[in-house]
Amino acid sequence: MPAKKPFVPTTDVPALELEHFLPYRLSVLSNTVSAALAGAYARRFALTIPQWRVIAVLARAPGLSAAAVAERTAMDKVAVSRAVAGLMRKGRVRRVLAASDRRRSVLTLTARGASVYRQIVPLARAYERRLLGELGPAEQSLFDQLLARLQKRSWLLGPSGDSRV
Amino acid sequence: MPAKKPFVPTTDVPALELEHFLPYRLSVLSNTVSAALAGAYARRFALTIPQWRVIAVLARAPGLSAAAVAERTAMDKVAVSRAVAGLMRKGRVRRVLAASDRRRSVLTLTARGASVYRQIVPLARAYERRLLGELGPAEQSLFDQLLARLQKRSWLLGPSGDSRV
DNA sequence: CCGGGTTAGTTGCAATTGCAACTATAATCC
DNA sequence: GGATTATAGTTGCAATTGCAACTAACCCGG
Repeated sequence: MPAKKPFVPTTDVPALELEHFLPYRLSVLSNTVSAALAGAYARRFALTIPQWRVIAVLARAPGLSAAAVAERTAMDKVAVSRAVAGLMRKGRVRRVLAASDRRRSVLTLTARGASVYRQIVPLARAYERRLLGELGPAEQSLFDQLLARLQKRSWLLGPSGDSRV
Repeated sequence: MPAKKPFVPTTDVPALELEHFLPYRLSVLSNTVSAALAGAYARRFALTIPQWRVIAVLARAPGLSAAAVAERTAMDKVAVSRAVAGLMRKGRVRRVLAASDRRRSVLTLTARGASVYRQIVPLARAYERRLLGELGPAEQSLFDQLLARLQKRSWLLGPSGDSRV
């Protein structure tokens, strides 16, 4: 949306417009996308986003521990714990304790969990395809690459304010 | 070794790897960035993200109603209501009722609110600069443009099924 | 094997959020 | 004008989340 006849300088600091501020834009896009996607599977399968992530990871890498799932999904261990608890209640994930270390869970999808995965993947892919349909193939791979670099950088900048670079 | 049949990706559903799934990546990046940024100002100014957004918008466009703020920040009206309440409590935002329509608020920053804005903007910009420092100038503007197009598209795709907008 | 330190995972509690119901004001239609 | 409908914003409640404390199991030096 075009601003009005702006520059009502409440300040001598160069104005910061939210619409052009990257963190804000990432947040808006991510929320829009997540909401749309969740709408596609939450109702149908009674799945939360954390639960879907756990399923997606376990489908590809059966036998992970909860901590390993947390690492791969960028979720906090509490979130994983609760997602797994919910999935077990519904018979979508099975947990056994590792023989060599009885603190550690060994998580796998049940047949029902795998079935949910198989049903959702096409929906997820279709959404992604429609979204990326906005961009041409070259643009897609470029965007992909730029995103990866920003991700890496954001990780280096770290959660604790400034320092590091 | 479990004698069970290991779940092998199976039935012709092409595997979906979270690491390459756009919605997931957007979410991770957005969360990392927001957390880093919040760390930079939340502690120093006791400001939540919604509150910061309200301030940022009002600095540029004083006199907006709560609904207008909600629209510009992509926040829900309840979030705006609570952010404004918190900001008023701290004397950072002032509200009067519109003469022509006494349901509508007219929101402006107080001197203290404007001061907070002036202090945060450089921090926010610095973070953004360091993040985007990962990319060259041409890449930055390209990324900017691609992001805008994806945002537009995600908006069009909307939350599937029932909802607003 | 005993104690200090570490890691895996769960639970309790407080803060955040989202939704729906509610109040108050304004606009519209007959 | 009076009833009906719509809009701005707030509040209550329930569900989600995040943090920290906790339990349980392992590890290592003596």
